[in-house]
Amino acid sequence: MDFIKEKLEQGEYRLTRQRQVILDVMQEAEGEHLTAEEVLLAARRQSPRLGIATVYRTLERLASLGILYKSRFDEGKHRYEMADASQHHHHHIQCVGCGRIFELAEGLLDGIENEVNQQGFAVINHRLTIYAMCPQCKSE
Amino acid sequence: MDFIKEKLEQGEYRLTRQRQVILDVMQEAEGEHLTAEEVLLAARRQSPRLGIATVYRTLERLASLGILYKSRFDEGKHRYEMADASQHHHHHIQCVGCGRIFELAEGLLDGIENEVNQQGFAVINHRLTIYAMCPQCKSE
DNA sequence: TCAATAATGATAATCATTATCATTTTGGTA
DNA sequence: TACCAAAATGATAATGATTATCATTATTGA
Ligand SMILES: [Mn+2]
Ligand SMILES: [Mn+2]
Ligand SMILES: [Zn+2]
Ligand SMILES: [Zn+2]
Repeated sequence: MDFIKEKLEQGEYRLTRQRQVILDVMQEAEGEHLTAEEVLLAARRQSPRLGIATVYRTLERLASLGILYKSRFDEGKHRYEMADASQHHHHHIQCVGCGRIFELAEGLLDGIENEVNQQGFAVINHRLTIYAMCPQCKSE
Repeated sequence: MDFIKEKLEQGEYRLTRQRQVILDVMQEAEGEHLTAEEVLLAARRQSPRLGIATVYRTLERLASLGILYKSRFDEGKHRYEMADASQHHHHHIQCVGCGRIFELAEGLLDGIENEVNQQGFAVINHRLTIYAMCPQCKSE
């Protein structure tokens, strides 16, 4: 939590009330992947005058600082979650039955990454989403 | 080429002039990944009155028949290419330098897929994009 | 305290895609 | 061959997420 404040202060980035509220929302949404609209809804309980533009600006900024992790599934919008300090990037399984999103451990793609580097590329990042039926949906 | 006509005819799907032109464009764009707008531009050389709505409808239809393969990179729009009959799905490397898109062999993810199935899921599909510097951009 | 700068929020603009609907084309049928 | 119903087309409006604009407000440091 405090590494966040550090990052914020390093980056000449003021921790305003609005930003604090948005951060709180994100931290309380453990395990969820929220859209900007969903963040707005939740944040307005603390800060009713909050505008959607500020939410977009803040989420974008926090993501570029590595504090949030931004993903997009097969919808027209982005989703955000707290970035665990340890994992550079991680991947998801989206259930095609119930739509729920599950986490996938990091490092699964190291082999592939190596192979691609061998071919002369320099891998910088990658994004993987697996579409599956989750155990529960499977058994129905 | 002819498996396309089969599929089209099976699916009570008329091969109109517009659709033929769009297919031609896609087949001539070997190795490219085109947006709807780009398809429209090219197709209008053969069929100047072609409308964008028809392009969207046709691309969508052909993709759902498995004739085209639809992807989205870190842009706000989709890109289409002919689906090679053999490969169910394939993956891409996008160069963060020049933006070019390279193909990645299929089957790389079979290991991961098995692992996820082991955990009780039933994997249906997956999407992977690797971001890297391509050999040329790397050497500059 | 004051001026410079940053942040906010309302709202307009953007842009890809989808929906609507009147018109045209097609394929079968009498 | 003439006609009808269904399918397809194209112009255009609508949608929805995101970004840009800009006047107002808040914060900072001298
Ligand atoms: Mn996640
Ligand atoms: Mn491809
Ligand atoms: Zn499920
Ligand atoms: Zn390159």
